[in-house]
Amino acid sequence: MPDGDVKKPSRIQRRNRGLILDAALDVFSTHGYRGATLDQIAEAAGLSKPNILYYFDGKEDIHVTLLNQLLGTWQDPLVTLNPDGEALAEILCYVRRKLDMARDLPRESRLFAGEILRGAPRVTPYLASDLQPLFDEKCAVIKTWVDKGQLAPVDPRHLIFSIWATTQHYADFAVQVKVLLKDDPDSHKDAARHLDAMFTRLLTP
Amino acid sequence: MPDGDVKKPSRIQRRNRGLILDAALDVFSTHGYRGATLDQIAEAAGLSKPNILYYFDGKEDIHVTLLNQLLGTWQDPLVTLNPDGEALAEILCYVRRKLDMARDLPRESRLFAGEILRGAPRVTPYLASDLQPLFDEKCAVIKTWVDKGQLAPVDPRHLIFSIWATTQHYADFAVQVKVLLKDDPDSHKDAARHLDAMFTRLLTP
DNA sequence: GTTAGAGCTTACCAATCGGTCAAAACCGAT
DNA sequence: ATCGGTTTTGACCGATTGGTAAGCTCTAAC
Repeated sequence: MPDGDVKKPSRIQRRNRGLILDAALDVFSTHGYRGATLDQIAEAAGLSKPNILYYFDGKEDIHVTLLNQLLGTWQDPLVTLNPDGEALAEILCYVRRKLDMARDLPRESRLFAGEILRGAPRVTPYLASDLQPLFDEKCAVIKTWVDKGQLAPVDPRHLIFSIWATTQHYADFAVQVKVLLKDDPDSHKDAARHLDAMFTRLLTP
Repeated sequence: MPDGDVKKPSRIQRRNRGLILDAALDVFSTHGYRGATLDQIAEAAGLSKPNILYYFDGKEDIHVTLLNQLLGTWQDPLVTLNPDGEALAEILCYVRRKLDMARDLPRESRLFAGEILRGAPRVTPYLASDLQPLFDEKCAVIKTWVDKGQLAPVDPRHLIFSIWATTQHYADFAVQVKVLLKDDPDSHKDAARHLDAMFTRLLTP
């Protein structure tokens, strides 16, 4: 058959698939894949379970759809790290973007974290084929900055890990942060200042 | 009744309870509470499912036993942070201890992370009643160090978060780290050097 | 070696899991 | 109004879940 049997989705299709994915993001990000149930997703989406299965081929289909959506946006900030920009400013901008993502997309962060936490059964291929080259490329960029004296000597690999860890911490450990900071409404701004200062001090030659 | 109806556990009791808890740590840390099954734990422990339930009151009992064991050892490095020691050395020693724990007790780290990740349903009381006071106390200690000029100005709360995040990252995201570093056998030493340099630069007045 | 109790297993249970199916309800174009 | 296709539902299925009942086996103290 000629590959053109893809109908454009109807209005209802778009709405309900969106509802399901949003509900599934809630459920998967807080219970993990095995801990989540179709009934929970159905209830969160305001639809019946068989109706969920009308729009998706099954639990796994929903999960991989969610992950595929996520992985693109997740590596985007690293992609846009500009080799031709000013070294320190580029790094600090990257930190800031990651921190804002932790605030604005905490569910996505937790979904990814939970997936890695349990051994990344479904994202290991992505890690090896997509993230790995991107990681190596940006490590090389940072290394040239260091070699040119624009940044203080630093291991690019562990620098990136530190950026990921410190920023995503505010999404993945949000409950703990919230308790220990007693719901301080300025916590995001304080965190931004702290990380800015930390990486500035680390990287200023 | 006089409170002394606690028999000392037999040799077999100690051995099998230990086997079960070790197996359960494996299973819970990689699948989360809801994702783990008693059959998995039983198989990993080399015992039958009903036999598991002979030693524990149920799935939840195993889980809380594991968490109670964990929480003590988890806050221990922070407890031993010595207010009378030399400021920077104390912090760096704390970082080093946390990093070594990430290497030596990755399952415990992932168990805790997974619990926080899903909203900490079973550890929120601990966070509020035990960790919170300890956190405030050590924040105060760091603040006095800053005030006395022994450390560069820093937000103690976010400093501690950064230490937790960067060290635990190597346990919780071990799969990703392993892929991106191509199984580099020196990764632990490199991480130690990097974190040492980072926090030294951040905190040296 | 006997025996009382600790340890263990087989068989089973109700509840919940992901998923199916046929029929009903709905919708938009005519 | 009607008709064809889309959407939705209630009833149901086999597999798996956490947990139980009852009896068998082994161990340790005498």
